Amino acid sequence: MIKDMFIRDILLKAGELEGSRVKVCGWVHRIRDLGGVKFVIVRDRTGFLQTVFKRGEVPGDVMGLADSLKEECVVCVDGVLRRAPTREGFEVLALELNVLSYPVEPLPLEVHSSLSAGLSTRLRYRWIDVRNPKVSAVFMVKSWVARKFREYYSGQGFVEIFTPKIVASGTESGADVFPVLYFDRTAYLAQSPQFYKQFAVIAGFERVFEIGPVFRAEPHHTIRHLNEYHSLDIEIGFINSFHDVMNYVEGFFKKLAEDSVKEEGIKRIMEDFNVEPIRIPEGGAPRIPIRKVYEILEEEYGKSIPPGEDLDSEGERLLGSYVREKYGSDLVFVTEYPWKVRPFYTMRKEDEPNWTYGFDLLMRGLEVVTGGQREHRYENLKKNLADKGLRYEDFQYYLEFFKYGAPPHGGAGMGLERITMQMLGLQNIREARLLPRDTERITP
RNA sequence: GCCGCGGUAGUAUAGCCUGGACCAGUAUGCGGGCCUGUCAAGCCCGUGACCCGGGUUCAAAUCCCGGCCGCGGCGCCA
Repeated sequence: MIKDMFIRDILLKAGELEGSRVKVCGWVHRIRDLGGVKFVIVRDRTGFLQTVFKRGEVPGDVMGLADSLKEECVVCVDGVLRRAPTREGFEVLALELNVLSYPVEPLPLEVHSSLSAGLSTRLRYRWIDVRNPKVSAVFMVKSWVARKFREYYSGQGFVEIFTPKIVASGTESGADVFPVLYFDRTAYLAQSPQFYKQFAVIAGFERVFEIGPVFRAEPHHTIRHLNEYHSLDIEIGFINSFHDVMNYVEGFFKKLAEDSVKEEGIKRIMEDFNVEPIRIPEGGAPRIPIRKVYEILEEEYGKSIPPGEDLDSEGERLLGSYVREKYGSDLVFVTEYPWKVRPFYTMRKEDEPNWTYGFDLLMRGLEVVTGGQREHRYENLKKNLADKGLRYEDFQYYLEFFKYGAPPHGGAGMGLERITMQMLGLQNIREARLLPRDTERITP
């Protein structure tokens, strides 16, 4: 390896490394050239470290090479670590300089101020944009959320599964899908792992989770939709009711809330983004049947939503601020969704078939999770399908899963980018995606 | 898909409403110069732009039409 230490590791060990030789490898962030002395701030994923080139203290040819540096050169600076009145408290007095790469033309974005560029320009030059620590921090948090998800559910006896993203059936929940040419047939990109996680429960794994991409062919123009995003999916067998599913979802969010104030790195990023820790009340997030939500919106805000309809985004925002004030909660489960707006595999209430055991979880006024209890009884599934006007033949392979022993089960899908966005208060979901795919954008 | 707003140097913006003094201002970047402790380093010089096409007018960055692109609202959803 050319590089042996991240900048943060050098700084963490600075006490013992002081006075000895260290090697700083990374990108040239800033150059402050005072003539006889030149300050070159080197940046890597973990931080900044100032290197100093001083005429008289560094060999002449090294000084000459230092004169050729530009921002975003890739360098390794070898020198002596010493205390200095910099932000880090230390600097490296350079003795050797290795320039690994020069920009071949002026940069289209300045890393230190890339956030002031338009999002479209930033995404066009995303690999430069993300060098800005405030931008990469989003992906550190996203990576952390995914890791917590994996850790939490693994710890609860869930098995991680990996299901196909090229699928045969066109649609399952009404979302539009992308067709792909599959040899001489048309296949589709999966809009969710729904059928296959149920498959895995029925196949005897009982509790499963998956982190994988999903694809939605909706031509939306909003700050909260992507045509490709990552879904955190769980599916659980042997549940008593959809409250068991909500308990498992809530457990994960509690873990996020607790660990995000315990773990220094994430805590610092959230402070840097000027966002509050996630608030969940002692007794858990409120669970409010949607029919009650209609009443709340009507009484508190004079907003009427016809019973049996889904909440619109304004309704979600209003409910978000309502539960924040009333319950001190950033999360709220909206339960018992109307059958009309839920997919055919959702279990309906026994006594009220127009309502279901389906729920959504809103985080700070935005839907981040959808879940529910699934219909596991073969005959009921066939009936549900018919009630939705769907054709048995189109779902035959799926229905067969339920013929030979299927436990009561339920699950949920969580939007990784939406959770990241709501945790950090991002203005646009594209910021939570390294390379967003939207209606217009398929490069880089 | 429907609707609204926008497009000025590499980047970010001023100017547009009320056409002329704008061969387009500012910051940053870039090129050159000075400077041995900067930390948004500073100072001096230079460089570089009105999305495309058509129209109105003596005169268009500015007004009108079309196209392309960008941003957002709604719907749908995570």
